[in-house]
Amino acid sequence: MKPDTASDTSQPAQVSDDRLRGLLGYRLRRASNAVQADLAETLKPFDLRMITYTALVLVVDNPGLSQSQLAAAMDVERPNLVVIVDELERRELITRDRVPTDRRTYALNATLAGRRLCDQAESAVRQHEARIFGTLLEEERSLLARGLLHVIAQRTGES
Amino acid sequence: MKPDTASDTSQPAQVSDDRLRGLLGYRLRRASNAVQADLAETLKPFDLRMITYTALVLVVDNPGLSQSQLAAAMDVERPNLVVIVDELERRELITRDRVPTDRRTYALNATLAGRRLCDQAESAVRQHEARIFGTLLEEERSLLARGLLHVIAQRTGES
DNA sequence: TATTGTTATACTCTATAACTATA
DNA sequence: TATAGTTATAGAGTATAACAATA
Repeated sequence: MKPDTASDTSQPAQVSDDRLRGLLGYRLRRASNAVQADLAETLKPFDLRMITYTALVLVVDNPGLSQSQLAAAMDVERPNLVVIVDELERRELITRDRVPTDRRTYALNATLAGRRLCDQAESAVRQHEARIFGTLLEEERSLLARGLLHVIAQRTGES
Repeated sequence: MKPDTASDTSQPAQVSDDRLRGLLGYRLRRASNAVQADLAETLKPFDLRMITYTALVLVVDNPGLSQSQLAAAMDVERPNLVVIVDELERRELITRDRVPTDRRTYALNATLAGRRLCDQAESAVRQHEARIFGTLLEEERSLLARGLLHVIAQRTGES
């Protein structure tokens, strides 16, 4: 199909994305991608991905929680959580313990190695956050945090 | 492997994610996910995904740009852009025009239908942005925008 | 019947190597 | 030789259906 105006076959010297830049959602996504990329690098030395780090933190902070509870907290489908828990268990960072009162569920608990790795990773993550957000003034940071919370609240029950 | 403390086999009544909530990056990701989910719903009636909408906007605003330029602007690998351009071309929203001076490259141009769809979608996207960010005060919104820009700048050349 | 964990599967998004045709 | 577009492919991440064991 021919375009409905004269075809422009000369390439622009500079591509303009002004219209997209005007969207706060676009800026939000770019900022989120930037932070996630930096976080991924931060966690790499610990052989953790963002999703395995999140799972490990939640198990450390909530000893005995079930896979269903963990999946709900992470907003991940149960089948997808299985491989994550498999990996953490294989690395002996957490254990799957049978619950005597309900033999369907596993109680997840962090091992000493798991808690240690979690501590080390958290220290690196704090440095990562300081690197990215530390150059903002305290007030700017808290306004950013409030603004983000507001956005999350607009869409209830979103991950 | 046995955990290194007494195993807790009682499930917590409430799962705490306080430690993750304390991270600005975590909040940023949740906010971004929430906005993207809402944007996806917003674009669905136009049969556009976020990535096809982005491509369409850039072609409309930069007539004649090449696929390489578009890929660079979107921070998408060239091979992955092919299917996006294929789809927009098949739907006769854009055209691939041969460039006489360099027969390797295609100049991308929006059709009238493409520009019309882009206009309609933009109107819906503006409403979506108003729905999510409109309840913030003007000053809060601009502080959020500045904070996000700052974050993006910390990681140069990030999508 | 309903729930927990699991398997299998599929679909999207993304990343890389290698090809073709042009320059 | 280098570049634009393409093909094939592989890896994440995510979603659904269906099953076994248990309640």
